[in-house]
Amino acid sequence: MSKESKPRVDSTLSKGLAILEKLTGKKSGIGVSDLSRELGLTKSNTFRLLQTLTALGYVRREPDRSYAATLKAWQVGRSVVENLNLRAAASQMMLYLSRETRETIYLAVRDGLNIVYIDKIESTKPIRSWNPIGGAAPIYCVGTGKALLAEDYRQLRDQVAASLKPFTDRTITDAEALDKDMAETRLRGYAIDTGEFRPNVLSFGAAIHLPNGETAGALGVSVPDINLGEGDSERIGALVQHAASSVSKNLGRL
Amino acid sequence: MSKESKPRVDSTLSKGLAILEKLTGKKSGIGVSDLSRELGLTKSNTFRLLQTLTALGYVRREPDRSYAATLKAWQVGRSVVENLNLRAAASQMMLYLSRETRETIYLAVRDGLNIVYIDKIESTKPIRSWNPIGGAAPIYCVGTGKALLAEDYRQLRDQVAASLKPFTDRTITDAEALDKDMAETRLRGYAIDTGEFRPNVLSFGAAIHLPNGETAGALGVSVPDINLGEGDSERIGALVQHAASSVSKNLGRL
DNA sequence: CCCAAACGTGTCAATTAACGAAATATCCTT
DNA sequence: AAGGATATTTCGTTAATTGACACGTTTGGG
Repeated sequence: MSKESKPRVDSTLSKGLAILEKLTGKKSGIGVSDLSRELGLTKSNTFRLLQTLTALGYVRREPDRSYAATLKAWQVGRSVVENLNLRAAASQMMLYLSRETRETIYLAVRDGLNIVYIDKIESTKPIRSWNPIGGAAPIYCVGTGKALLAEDYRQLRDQVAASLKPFTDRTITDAEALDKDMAETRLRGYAIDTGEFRPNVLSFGAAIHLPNGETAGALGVSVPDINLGEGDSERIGALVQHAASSVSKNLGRL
Repeated sequence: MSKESKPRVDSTLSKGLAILEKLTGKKSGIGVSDLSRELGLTKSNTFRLLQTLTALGYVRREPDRSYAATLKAWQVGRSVVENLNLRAAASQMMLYLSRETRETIYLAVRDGLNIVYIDKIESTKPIRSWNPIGGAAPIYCVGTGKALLAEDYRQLRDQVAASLKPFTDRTITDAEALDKDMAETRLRGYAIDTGEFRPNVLSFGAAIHLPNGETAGALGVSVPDINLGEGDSERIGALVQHAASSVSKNLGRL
């Protein structure tokens, strides 16, 4: 491995964060000596850095005068995800999907038993599906929604099952049918909506994950059945699945 | 305010964390110049700290060559909550409750539709309630559980309503009755179990919150009805409520 | 009960590592 | 292509960080 112009690293900051990481990974407090040993630092140094971290609110002394991480790191970290611009992380793959399919691409997140579109790229084809950004759809009858639903099906099943209403003659209104569809979705890796929300508008969806497995949102492609040729369904499904997984990986590298 | 022997603060670490906080609070990336201006630091200084944070994985360059926080801060922060020793945070107040009531004190967290006891202090009275640490109970019929249920009732109602089974002749088995009880619990600030899980064993519970409002767990007091005198119910309820809120504040100061 | 070992905390001079100014390179706009 | 702004590098200076050591306190064993 060749180091390409070694990035200068401030040792103080580096050590301080190392301490913080060590502490956040501990279940209980730890003493200065142990900590310095674990990190290969001098006691003085460790002590000083702990003082700083304490003053900044990241660390506190336990009653037994050991040191432990506070919730501040958690609060700071939380805002990353809150501000996480899924749109930014997904935009590249949405463009890719758009170029590959020429159909309408959606980025959606879950909001209770609905999904909300937070971004989209219009189809370039004359006949196209349409839903506004900010618009909502029931989670159980569109591609993105079904992908998200499959992720938390245990949690959501009963609530959703109680809310099944028909939008088209293909809408799933039977809990058992939904169970089956969700099981299939899981196996398949992406969700299919066979015109269950808007007549003759099919859609495909796949979930995007945070590195810890939490579901962040879903990508979807909406396409009028008239645009669908032989084998297009599988092709688009695979594309969506790949795109979503790529965005997930992208989030992981963030 | 008199500074009592000012705690020495490593400026490098301090500045580095300040940058990280600024970055995590931003929705999109930011340039070196803007950042240095916002923090009142030199461009050089800001740049070098960003280099360090990047090398450590906390920051990355966006395609538009601005700097943005990665998910690492989030991951580090998450482990704080994961390792958060609720027991440690609550132990003081559990002792307090024990001294005040002389009954059995429980610390519980939610696990699906059950609660699990993660700590307890035995009653000192001859007649006492008993549940093992690690033991579980349905969320809808014990004090701690009902307190936790009331917190997320929107989310959980349907699932719980579908799972109502009687344990005693006082167990709530009717969804409407549960709705009413939850509404009352919310108003009251603490939950009451009138012997709904074990005959003649009453319990009281109140939820513990993280600073952002998330529910972390619940404190509870279990007491045989025979030990309960006039007005004891209200007294214990108020005690539990106060103790739980005190633990929450404690978590906030962590 | 006492002693010894281990720990947290303070001191301080040496020196390293961080610093700021200014120079340079790169990008973006028009 | 030029101008303005931004990112990055360089470098001598210096102040901030460092580690050895010392001090007081806690802890656990005999």
